[in-house]
Amino acid sequence: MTKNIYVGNLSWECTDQDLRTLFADFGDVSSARVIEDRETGRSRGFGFVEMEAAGAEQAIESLNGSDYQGRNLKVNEAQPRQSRPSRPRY
DNA sequence: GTTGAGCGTT
Repeated sequence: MTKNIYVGNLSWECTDQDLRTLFADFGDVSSARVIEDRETGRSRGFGFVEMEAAGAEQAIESLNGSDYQGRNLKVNEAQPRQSRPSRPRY
């Protein structure tokens, strides 16, 4: 069983590998990705991590509100992306 | 700087 985790307020220098390493300390990480603007190629300052549920809960409790790379992390269970319009194409 | 993106297919 895995849980999808939202990680916000990241440093723009933060990478998917940084996230993976951070969360891997609490359990087995299935996937980790830092979201960046696909049109500009610059960071959006947040990311997602998918990992086992037990580790995810511990990671959320431990990492939420903690300091990382000079920023105060926001960690929560992620919302389904279908709930929000993401790609308007004109 | 706050809830993705992939897409002749999950």
